[in-house]
Amino acid sequence: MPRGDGKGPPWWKGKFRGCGHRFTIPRQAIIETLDKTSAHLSAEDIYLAVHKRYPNIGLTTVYRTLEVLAQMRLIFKFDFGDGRSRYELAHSDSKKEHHHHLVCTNCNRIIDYTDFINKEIELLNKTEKALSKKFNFKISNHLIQFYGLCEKCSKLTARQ
Amino acid sequence: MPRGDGKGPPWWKGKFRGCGHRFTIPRQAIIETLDKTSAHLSAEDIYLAVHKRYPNIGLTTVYRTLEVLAQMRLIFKFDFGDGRSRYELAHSDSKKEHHHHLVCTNCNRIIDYTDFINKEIELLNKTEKALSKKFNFKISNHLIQFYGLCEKCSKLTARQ
DNA sequence: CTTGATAATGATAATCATTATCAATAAGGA
DNA sequence: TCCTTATTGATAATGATTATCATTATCAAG
Ligand SMILES: [Mn+2]
Ligand SMILES: [Mn+2]
Ligand SMILES: [Zn+2]
Ligand SMILES: [Zn+2]
Repeated sequence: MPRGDGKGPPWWKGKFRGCGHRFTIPRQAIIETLDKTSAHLSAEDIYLAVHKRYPNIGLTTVYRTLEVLAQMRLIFKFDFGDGRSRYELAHSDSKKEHHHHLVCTNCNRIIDYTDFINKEIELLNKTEKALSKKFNFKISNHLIQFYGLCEKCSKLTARQ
Repeated sequence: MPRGDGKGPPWWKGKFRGCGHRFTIPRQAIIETLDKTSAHLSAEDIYLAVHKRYPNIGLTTVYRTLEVLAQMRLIFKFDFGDGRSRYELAHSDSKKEHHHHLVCTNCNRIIDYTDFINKEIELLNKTEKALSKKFNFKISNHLIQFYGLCEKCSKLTARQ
């Protein structure tokens, strides 16, 4: 499993070519940005990050690339309720594991959690199988989020 | 439990007053619209429905009322990925039960399901409790959605 | 290593859902 | 009934995302 070992093409180049897409500087830069962080970046966040090294890459290209990446299933697109979409590498063979999210409805902090993921996944698989059969629905993905107040915000709220 | 039995104020009037809000025709009309359907209406859908009986109620009022209703937890607000928010009565004491959603990523059909809800809820409760403790996070709500292709769309896709 | 077809880009304008303004109206306690 | 003020609605503004279109760059073929 080839990873960024300093030389040679990055592992995702093959992915691109395999899907009939060209591999370009902007796409490379955008994936690298997502790969370097564990945050949940918006299109503009990515644009600004990429802009530091490549000031001529446009926001439009960021949006278009994100769409391609999502359709290739290399990234996930989330709506956490703050009015803009946020993106996260689906990581394939990187260090990140599949996880779900806690979303603070006050400050919009996002917490990744992997605890209990195994039991969740187990139940999800059963549920997916049964739902697929019952509704003739081909499930390809799921979304689980918990909403509430993060530690900081619940303290603030209590203080009022 | 007072319901729409033809006379007397509807059950939600008290809810409104109890939260310090006035009870108005637009708010009444908007809740009634949501109560009459099992669909997942957008703000504009609601505006158009309400507009038939009350042509002078504006879209702005619909948005504002939906915000109040959501904050009162009388409705849920969803993002199914079609670029507009969709709303659903939280049902309190009506016929609808708590349910989760299947979302067709091709035609945007939404399927409510209640199957396995019990096992899901059971696991969710455990998970919520453990996550609350671990992250000091006050969980007040959860979101579960499965994405994929509905029966019709998977047939169409296969045919291509 | 060129070349050429065309996928990809980027500057710009357009879209469209949602919000902000603000004067006019109406709910409901006194 | 009266008065305070929450609510409304017409309108403009906002802001994220998408469409256009001329220009550029990728990469398969020669
Ligand atoms: Mn995450
Ligand atoms: Mn539903
Ligand atoms: Zn918070
Ligand atoms: Zn479908």
